[in-house]
Amino acid sequence: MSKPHKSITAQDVADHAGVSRAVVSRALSDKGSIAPETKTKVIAAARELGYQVNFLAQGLNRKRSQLIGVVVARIKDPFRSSLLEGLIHMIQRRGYQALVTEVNSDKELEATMRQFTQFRVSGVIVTSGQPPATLVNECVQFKIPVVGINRELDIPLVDFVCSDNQQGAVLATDHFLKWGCHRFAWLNYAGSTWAGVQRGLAFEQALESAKVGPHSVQQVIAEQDGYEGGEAAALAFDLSQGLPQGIFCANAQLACGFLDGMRQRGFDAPKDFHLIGFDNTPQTAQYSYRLTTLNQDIPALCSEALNCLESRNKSPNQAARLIKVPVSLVVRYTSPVINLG
Amino acid sequence: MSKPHKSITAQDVADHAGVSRAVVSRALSDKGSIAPETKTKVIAAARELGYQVNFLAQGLNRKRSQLIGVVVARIKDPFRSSLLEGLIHMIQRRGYQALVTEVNSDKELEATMRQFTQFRVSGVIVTSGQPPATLVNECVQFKIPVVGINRELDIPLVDFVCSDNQQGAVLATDHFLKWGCHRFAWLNYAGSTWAGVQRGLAFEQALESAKVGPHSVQQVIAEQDGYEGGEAAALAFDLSQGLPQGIFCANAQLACGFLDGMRQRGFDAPKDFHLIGFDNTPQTAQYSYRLTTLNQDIPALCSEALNCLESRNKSPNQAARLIKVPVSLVVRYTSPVINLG
DNA sequence: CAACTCGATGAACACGTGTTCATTTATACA
DNA sequence: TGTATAAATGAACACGTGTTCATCGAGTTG
Repeated sequence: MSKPHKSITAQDVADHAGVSRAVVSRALSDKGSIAPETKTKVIAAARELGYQVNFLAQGLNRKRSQLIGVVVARIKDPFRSSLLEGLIHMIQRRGYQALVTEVNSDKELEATMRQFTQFRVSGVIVTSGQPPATLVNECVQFKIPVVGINRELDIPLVDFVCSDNQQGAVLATDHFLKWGCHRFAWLNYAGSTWAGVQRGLAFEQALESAKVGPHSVQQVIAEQDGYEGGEAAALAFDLSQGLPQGIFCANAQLACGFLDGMRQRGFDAPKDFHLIGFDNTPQTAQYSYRLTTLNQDIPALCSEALNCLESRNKSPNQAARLIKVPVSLVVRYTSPVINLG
Repeated sequence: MSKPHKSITAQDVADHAGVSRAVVSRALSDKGSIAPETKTKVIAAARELGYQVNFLAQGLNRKRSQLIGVVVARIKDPFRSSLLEGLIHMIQRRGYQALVTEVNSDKELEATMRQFTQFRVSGVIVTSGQPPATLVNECVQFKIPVVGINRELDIPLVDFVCSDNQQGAVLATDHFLKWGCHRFAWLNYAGSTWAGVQRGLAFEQALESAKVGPHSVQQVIAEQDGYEGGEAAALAFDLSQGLPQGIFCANAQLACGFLDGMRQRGFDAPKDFHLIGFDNTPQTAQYSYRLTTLNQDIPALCSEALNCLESRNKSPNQAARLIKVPVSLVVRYTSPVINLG
């Protein structure tokens, strides 16, 4: 029991079934020709001995492991954890395993992606940071597909899957206008993600298309991301011009924080302003917020990302794809009803 | 450029440095004896060629990869995502890589742990579900250390790291009594985690030690976990006896939901009752909740878990350890101040 | 100067699998 | 019956690394 437990190999199965090791490999992989009865015999032997293939040896031989590298940052952020959950779920569902690394700087990202190549991963999914060109080239040379989520960059042979920020901005703008808003604000944080910046530009553009002049749009840049950033932005908000009626937030955390910050100053939505945030996180649905949000279709994002990886695995040199996933407006109260009693 | 890119091996470095491949291995691994000047020469050659070791081959040879398997469930839950973030951070910090799998049933857990052994992981961290005995034995035979977080079971050779639920219950009870509470409620959900059940028992015991009779404690079991479960429990709460003054929740999500549910019925904390929940998630700190919570020391939990793995790697047959990590009471308003203006 | 010790080095093996290639066996057809 | 064809099988190689063992040379001691 305390002996090193010689692990059983394909050779053991071969001996037990009275065939050669090559036959075992064929019986279990459905590759090559094999007699049906020997196949069942080998499978029975494998099951009896509890044989399981050594993934390291398999990967070494195939020059490819069944791992998929996932790059994330700030996992505890609600949207990112939902996305990560969806990715891991989809990765397992398709027969891979998720090698997850958290990075907080581009330097870490570089070291991380190097380790991915050392594990001969079948693909890399980047949800945070900008993949450095040198490492991407390394992956490309190893024929390792790379896909980015919620960002679009012009990198040869790298695909991107992205929620449709333009569509989201139009949906939000139309909703604001339906409510009769004519003054607006855009809330983001300094050093925002690529997606955040894009949403801001799309919002400007959507307002412009609706003949709303740029002087009617107030830009608010919080000092930091997340709930705390939004709250601080609300507390520091310049009210000398009054409150804009339509406020659009780059993400849900900022929106929740902004709302709570405004409540501390005696304002609330929708009584005093209207609020729409990106990312339909669970918290936005809760009674204390009931925020109108733009829902990102996480299952679709994950599914498309893996489609890209598998597609590029088959034909590595196809042109880079950019897949936009539609978003949908989830209309809620955009404000809680508090202290009913 | 589109050619398969022959990856560079230790043999290439050896040729380039004019030595044998064995010397390369010694130069890079600091194992065995080697002349200092040849070592620097080899390292220079390796750097020049951009050599990086193939982890699959290395793992195959060593019978051990530098992967650590992590079993989680429902990642998007705030506390679990925080824990996962801490684990991944610590795993990377100690030179390993995180192989993350999500499981929702014990059957999935079994398949998952089997895959871990196939990858020859250096350790397994289980944060969800009960490790099945057969698989644990398999890991033990492969000399793969297994550690569980936030559960304690009597499994030979398996270590556990757990927040001190007893201490937490005592802290909460003392706080309740200081406020003058004399009727209490315990909120959990049906099919709770091991930790949740344990917290309930500890709460009972702490009240008993404080001479509070069991008839003064109301057991509330929500039909499901999370915010929705807590909210539904509050909406269905039997008020014929009035509200208990001290309500203790198995986790933060339940507590937030319960609070919002009570608000919908016109009650609020701390005006009408006092509320303490386990898990100091970010949301509990927000203005709309400001919940008094028991903080789990996530960095300590993660650090201790990896200590267990490394320790058992050195001496695999040492007695199973049970490490309790202290919790701390974070006193907040246990109720928001709303609509100040 | 001879014998001995010790540090450095390279050849060879082991890890466990997938796949190619040659060989053997069974089948079909003239 | 003899031959051509196809299917089934096993031997051998490749994947890239760590480690053991024998060898070799230099330095030390008597």
